[in-house]
Amino acid sequence: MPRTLPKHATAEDMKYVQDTLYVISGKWKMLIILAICAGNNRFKDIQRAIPRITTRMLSKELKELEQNKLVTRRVYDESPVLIEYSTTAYCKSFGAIIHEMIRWGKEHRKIVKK
Amino acid sequence: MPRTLPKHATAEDMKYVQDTLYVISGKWKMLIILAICAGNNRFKDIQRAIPRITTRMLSKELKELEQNKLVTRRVYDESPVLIEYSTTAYCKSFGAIIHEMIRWGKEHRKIVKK
DNA sequence: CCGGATCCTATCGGATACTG
DNA sequence: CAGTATCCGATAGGATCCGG
Repeated sequence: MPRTLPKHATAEDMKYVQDTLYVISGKWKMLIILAICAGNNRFKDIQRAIPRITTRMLSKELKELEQNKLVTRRVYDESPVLIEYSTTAYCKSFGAIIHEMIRWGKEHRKIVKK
Repeated sequence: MPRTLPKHATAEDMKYVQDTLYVISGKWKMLIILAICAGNNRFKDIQRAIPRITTRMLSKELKELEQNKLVTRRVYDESPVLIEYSTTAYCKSFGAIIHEMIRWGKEHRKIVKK
């Protein structure tokens, strides 16, 4: 399973890596995606699911995720107005990366402790 | 290939994701790993391989990568002194993530352009 | 409930100069 | 060659308060 590192990464490849990094980096984006996936679709629910995130950050990050087409925001015109966030089909393409990050983070704990 | 997102990520999982993110984030770390993999083992070589990185940044990031056991620094006591950086076996466990990031970054270009 | 607006601080990272 | 040291601007992100 541990594939080897790419030995001949091109300059293009490096750009792609940076792009990806840019989209997922920051303290919260990945956690927000995970929280929505877990069934938290309302603003308050997401916030409750992620310890210590502030409304400012959640609001900001949700907007960026929307711009990157990873999250959809739907407004249902009831009263009081109901807003629902969901991950896009495209967002599922993150699956492999997230699973890898969980696996790797777990491993890393053991390694660095030594 | 596009695995689905994890539906039941635990709080533990979230911690692991944050840890991984912490290790790889920043503008340069991944590029430095790729550069070393491509056969650039000396400080100057790595710097040449990565456009616009400053000595300050390269120095700082290499130290962190060493602390995280992703890179090894060897000193050969010739004169002038020769220093060689290499990726650890452990670093290869990044393979899957990096490949995924390249793939995903490439895809993302197309999506966002639309 | 769903955020926006302000203010503040810490860290990130660039530029430049200098050292063994 | 392989870095260190300093200075500085930009940005990330926290705290708090406010409004529809």
